Amino acid sequence: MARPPSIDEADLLDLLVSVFREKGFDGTAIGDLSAVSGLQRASLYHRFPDGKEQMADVVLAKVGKRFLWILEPMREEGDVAKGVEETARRLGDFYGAGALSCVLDTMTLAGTPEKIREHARALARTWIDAMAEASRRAGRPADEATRAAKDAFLRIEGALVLARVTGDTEVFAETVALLPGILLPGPEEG
Amino acid sequence: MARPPSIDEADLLDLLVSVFREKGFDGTAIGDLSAVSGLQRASLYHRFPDGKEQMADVVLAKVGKRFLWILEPMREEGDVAKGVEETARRLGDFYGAGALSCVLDTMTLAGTPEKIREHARALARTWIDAMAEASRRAGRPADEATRAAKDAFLRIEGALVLARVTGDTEVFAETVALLPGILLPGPEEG
DNA sequence: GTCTATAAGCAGATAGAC
DNA sequence: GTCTATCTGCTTATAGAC
Repeated sequence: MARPPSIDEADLLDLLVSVFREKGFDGTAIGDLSAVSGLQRASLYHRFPDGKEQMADVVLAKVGKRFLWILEPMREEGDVAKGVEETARRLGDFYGAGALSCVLDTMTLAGTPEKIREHARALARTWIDAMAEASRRAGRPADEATRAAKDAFLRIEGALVLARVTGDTEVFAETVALLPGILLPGPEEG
Repeated sequence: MARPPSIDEADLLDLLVSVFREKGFDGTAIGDLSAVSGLQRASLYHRFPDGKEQMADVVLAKVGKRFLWILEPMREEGDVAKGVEETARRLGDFYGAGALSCVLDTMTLAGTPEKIREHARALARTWIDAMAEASRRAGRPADEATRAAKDAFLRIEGALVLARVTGDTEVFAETVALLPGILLPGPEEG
């Protein structure tokens, strides 16, 4: 008498992401995930037998896939500048124009299981590496490109903290718009 | 038969700060505070009858006092540039050269009581306002000064996230060293 | 002011019916 | 695959001895 799934796997993951990203690993209770998804706690354990840690892990995997799509223009577009612009647009959207938090911030607090923190770390490296690679493709020397990529990451994360703390999301919008300026070489260097 | 306090109030607060800043409100258990301080949980409740929320509140108050001292050179020093440099040094120290987290980040996650979040918000405003005021004193137009102050805040918070996620604390050191460059006008504008 | 002991509730996780 | 019911341990918080 197996019932049909009451919610699609992909939709469920989006909902789990929305909780974990705002509350972090420790702050997220299975009851929160139950409430947001409409599934009873036991149903969540049926889908994720290894419990909360697995739920957090699949959430990070889902975020990783989303990032693959976000970074794709910056990586594949023949015109690097255009690719960076499109990636910046997708980033702004992913972070709800500054209203949402970043799992890389909230899921790396002390108390989070090491496996989850390591997963988050890997995502951050992928993101930063992609930005550095785009910067090099655009003509920046390797060391400058690496610096620029870390600077871009730092500014986006910082703008999200500023938005969460003060409510000011404008700076985030400006920061995302500034991404090409951070990663690409100036007119005289290109 | 009142025993003498087994730990000084100020020392105790420093220890409570060290836990809350890394684990956030939700992630911090009274047991963690008990372990770090050597006091039993009941003893903590004796000192803070209103419980965990009061503990978090006095922690933020303590951080606020520390910030008053950190910001003092930037506010009082006749030579603004020298003042900003000294404040930057103190900031670097407060954040353990990038190894420590910021309560303004970790204590504003969803799930934190609104009163605590509001307290954190007030601290952030004080800090940003002080930087904007120093920037104006140094000769920047008001709107530029405000922008620069938000930019400085954003970069420091972002550098701390970068350090926590990737383990790279170098960028934080560079960011703090860059503070005068962010807040003060260039040589040609001064 | 500190402690031991304990209450009351919530968390993560499991068993088994349908 | 979902549900109700339950177990176990941890969390916040309190009572009362010293």
